[in-house]
Amino acid sequence: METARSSERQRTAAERRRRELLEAADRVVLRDGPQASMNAIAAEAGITKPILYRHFGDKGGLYRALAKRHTDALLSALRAALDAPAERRARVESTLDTYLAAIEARPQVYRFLMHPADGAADTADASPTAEQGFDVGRHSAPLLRRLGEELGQVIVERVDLGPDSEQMARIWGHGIVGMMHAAGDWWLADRPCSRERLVSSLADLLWGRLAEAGDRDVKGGPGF
Amino acid sequence: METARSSERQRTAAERRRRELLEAADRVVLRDGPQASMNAIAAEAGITKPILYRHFGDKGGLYRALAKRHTDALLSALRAALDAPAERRARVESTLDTYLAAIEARPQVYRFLMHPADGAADTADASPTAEQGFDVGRHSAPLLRRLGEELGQVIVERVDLGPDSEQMARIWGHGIVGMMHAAGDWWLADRPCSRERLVSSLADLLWGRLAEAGDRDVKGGPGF
DNA sequence: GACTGTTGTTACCGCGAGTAACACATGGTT
DNA sequence: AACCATGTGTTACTCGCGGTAACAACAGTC
Repeated sequence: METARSSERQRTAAERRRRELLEAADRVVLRDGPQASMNAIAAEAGITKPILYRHFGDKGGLYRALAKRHTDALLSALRAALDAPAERRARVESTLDTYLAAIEARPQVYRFLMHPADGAADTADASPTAEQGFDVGRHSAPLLRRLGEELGQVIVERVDLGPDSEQMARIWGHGIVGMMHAAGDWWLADRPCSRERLVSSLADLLWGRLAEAGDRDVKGGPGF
Repeated sequence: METARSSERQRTAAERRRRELLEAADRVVLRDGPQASMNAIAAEAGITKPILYRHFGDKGGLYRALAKRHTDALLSALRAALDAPAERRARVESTLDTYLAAIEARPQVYRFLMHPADGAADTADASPTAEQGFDVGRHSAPLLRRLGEELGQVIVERVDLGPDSEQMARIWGHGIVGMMHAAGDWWLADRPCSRERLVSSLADLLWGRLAEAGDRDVKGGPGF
């Protein structure tokens, strides 16, 4: 074998192929939602199933690869907003807005990333005769986790919490990401308000307005 | 038909049957995770598939019924903590703790409720020839949504926000629930800290400590 | 005893994930 | 030239699962 040249050519060719396949898969997922079948994806790419499986192993592999692309893109956009040289509140609002704008612009992609099929099987994996029947592989967790860890990092780097700040920053990172995600998910379903309003309300929440607000008169009077 | 007596007897019998089936399904889901098959559930209940389908229509129906039971139980526990006659911070902490204790105590149930298979297909439903191939039906969304709405209600009832408080309360409800959920999910994976610490950190976050904390010295000096 | 409805069964369909086995090209080795 | 190694592509299958049709058995009613 002549090794170098040709094998390299082939490798890059394979990578290009892989990208093409991913783009085809992207189109199908965008059209059919997360339950897009391997047959459909293969058809869209103009080839047949086994090729997909040679490239990605199984459906989970394809979906992971697909998710990684979008996740990376989203993450870099968020990082930019988060690392901007501005007041903290402005940074927070701009990050929230970036996220919401992203999911608003491409809800199909969002749904694919966040609400895919699951197939967890934590400890149940160890069951006999059950090593091959399972498929997809979590994506929603990875994305949310990555976001949470990332945000935790930023917090621990830029915000001065007391002792044990590392741990608290991670907690907050995941908590804030979850807040953003859940509120975004709810908001996306039937936009009950403008994006600006949602952003500023969430920022208000993070800014402690829940603690500051007074009690409302409850029927039963002040004795309650 | 003799109507009254016997039909009523049959209805209650059917209901008892239904409960038995749900309990069997519960056991299987607890053992096999969310991807438990209808065959397995039927076997566990000591009967065969068609009976399951007669009772629940399809897999989504069964899972919905199953989810409803757990959801209702969790919700009532949370409501109790949330409606207790205590300071707001204490109520918030106790609610968070209730939730976390619940998911800690029965992680399998939690995983079933929160990370089930999905099969969304929003607008794609309208595709031809695709009215029968789809199955499960979202659960995670319903639970989170219910929690969020519920919390929003409580906030609007008990906290005095400014004008337009209704909308902000709903936003906050969903946001806080999402925070709790994401932090809990992350925490559950590999308990990085005690439950108390998690609870108090999240409460701190809601109490505006993020806004109060000072900037940390960033390399590049104060000019940044 | 014939009629009706419920409870249960077996045996099947359709579909999607994943695989085995075979066919064709290409380019280096002898 | 013939040879074979490797990557690309196909067809045609297995297997498991959701879901259903068709039939069997057994109440209680008229």
